[in-house]
Amino acid sequence: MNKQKYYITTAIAYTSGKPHIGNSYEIVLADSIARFKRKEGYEVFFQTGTDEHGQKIELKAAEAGITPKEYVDDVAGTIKSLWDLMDTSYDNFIRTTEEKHEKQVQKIFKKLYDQGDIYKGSYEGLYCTPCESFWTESQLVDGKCPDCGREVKKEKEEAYFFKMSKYADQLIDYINAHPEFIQPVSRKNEMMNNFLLPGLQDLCVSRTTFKWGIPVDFDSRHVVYVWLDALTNYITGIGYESDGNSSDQYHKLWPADLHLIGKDIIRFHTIYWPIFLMALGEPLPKQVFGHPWLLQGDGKMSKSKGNVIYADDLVNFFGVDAVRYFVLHEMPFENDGVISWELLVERLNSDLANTLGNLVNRTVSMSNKYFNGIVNDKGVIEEVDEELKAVVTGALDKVVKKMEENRVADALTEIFLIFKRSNKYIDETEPWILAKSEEKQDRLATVLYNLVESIVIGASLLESFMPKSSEKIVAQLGTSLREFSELKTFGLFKSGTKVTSSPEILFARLDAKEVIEKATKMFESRIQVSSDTVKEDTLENGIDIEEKAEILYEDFSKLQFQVGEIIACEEVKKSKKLLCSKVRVGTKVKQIVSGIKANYTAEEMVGKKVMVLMNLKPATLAGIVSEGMLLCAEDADGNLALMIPEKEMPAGAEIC
RNA sequence: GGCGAGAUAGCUCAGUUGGCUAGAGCACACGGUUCAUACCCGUGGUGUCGGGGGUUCAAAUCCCUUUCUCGCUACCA
Repeated sequence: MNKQKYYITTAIAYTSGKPHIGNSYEIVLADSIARFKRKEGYEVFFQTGTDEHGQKIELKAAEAGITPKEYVDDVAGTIKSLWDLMDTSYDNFIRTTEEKHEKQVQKIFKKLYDQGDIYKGSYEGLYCTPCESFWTESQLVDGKCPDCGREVKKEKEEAYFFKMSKYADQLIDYINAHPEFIQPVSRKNEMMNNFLLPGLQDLCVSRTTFKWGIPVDFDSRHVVYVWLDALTNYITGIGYESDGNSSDQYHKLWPADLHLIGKDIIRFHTIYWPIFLMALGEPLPKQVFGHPWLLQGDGKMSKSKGNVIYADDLVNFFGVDAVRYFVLHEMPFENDGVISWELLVERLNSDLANTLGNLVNRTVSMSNKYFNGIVNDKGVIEEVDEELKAVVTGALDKVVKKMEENRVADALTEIFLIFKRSNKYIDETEPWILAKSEEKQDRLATVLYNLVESIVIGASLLESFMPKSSEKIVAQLGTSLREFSELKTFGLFKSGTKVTSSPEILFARLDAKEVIEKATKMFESRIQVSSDTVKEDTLENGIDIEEKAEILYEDFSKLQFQVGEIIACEEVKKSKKLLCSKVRVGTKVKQIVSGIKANYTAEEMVGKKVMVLMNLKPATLAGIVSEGMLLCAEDADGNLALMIPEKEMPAGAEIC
């Protein structure tokens, strides 16, 4: 019988640094789904990997004094070992620096170029230097940049573009015809309303500003820019050949059944990726699931604070399966989940130690105590047994149903109902009382048999989520994990089997206070380490921006900067980000609109002396005329800080 | 500003096409039990189902309105 295939992928991880726990969640989720599908009888292919090109990597490698290749080899190794530590069962770990991938990306690029889907930007030649953007004729407003309203120049920096608009209607039809394509569904509307319906802009697919990428083979000054390189891993990793000679594996696996990604890159996977595939004449993936994030409850993770949690830290504290359980259980379906040391300890103690671990332990202990560890079904059935059996044998269908919707957290809850019901069953049957009377020995044996059988079925269901622990549980019971086909029949445990005589604690209870103290110490030691390694620290905290072309002094001297005093400021009603200020410069007063509402209130603006660009052509923002620009510094998170003179200066003083 | 999602027990959330006294888990309290990892089992909520209005025999569930939160997006000169 031919097994049905199931091709699942995660996003490939960017090799700019070690991923924190929020980024390690995805691989565990994907692994659970992959393992579950295997147990359901699918022939699963599970691919993950690393995205290794780009300017950021080029810069980091230069800082570290090594080649980009050396840099990504190191980080890719770290990522792979983290994935292995998390016990994930991927079938292929693709790296975008692999020769096979690079070659194929070049061929794909050429093919799309040859068929006219990719064109050279300078061909249109409309570049807005301040906006660093290329535009097509149709995008221009009155022949000028639609963003800033300034003149666009011909023949600036050249770049290759992909004609997205050509396939937009086709994609809209596909998305409407396949409601399951974008998950969760709420994301579908965002994509439609924000991008597809207003009209797609062409996508820049090459760069000349850095070298660390896949060269465009027919135009060596260009490297392929991120998405065409990264997204295609899903097909190059399984043997796609753009010339039509794709491997058997490719023909078998493609289209993918599930792309599991973070919600931040949904746009690229549900718009650009399908359009690339349409252009290549390949079928589209069946489903793209954008999962929410796992966030740290007490403030943002930050390397300078030293409180970044990595998967291996958690594994050291709690063990692999406890961490897997936590991230899978705590992750709701649509909203972001929260991770904290308290919550971790709570889940571990309550679910894993109390409910599951203790159940196995007490069952094994009683078997040893009353029957020297031999488990026998003596067939003395009572009415109370029925409900237990119903819960246990009915679990598979319920779990399968949850998994069909990718509701992993709910699936786990269903499985744990088996263990909870088993604990209740012990109370109902009171084995310690049965043990006291000679004539109840067979009933006692049956009760313990029922418990063991329930645990084996529960552990078998749990295998996809907590593989190691499931193995440990059934090992203690002297048996092995079962196939799904054997989970609806109660009583397959072989009578006469002996359970372990020395049960090991599966999950030890932890004290939240102690854990937090230990974690705090760990973080403190990291801060010291990071101040020692100044280089690393600078790398993390410094910001590099794309370098602009060199200018002449005469270019600079065209700009008129002066100190301005803000004499009045109010919010722009129609906008979320804009403040409108009246700025006195010398004897003149200018009205300037700025996007700084997130960082400054209108009240606190008044009285500040700031740096003003005076001779910028006035523009209308949200219906209000702005006659200049307030200068700010901006960090990586988009926080702004006004530029203020370091000594007291009169309004109107020139900045030069 | 545009589009969308949400507001239910102290906390995290379920509530299918409107239908019996609105549920689960955690936490807390009390009771039971002792096989077990001080564990397990049971019991315990007068919750304005964000506010207001409407449709209906009946609304957490449908409609209108209002407040707040969040997501995507635009404006960030």
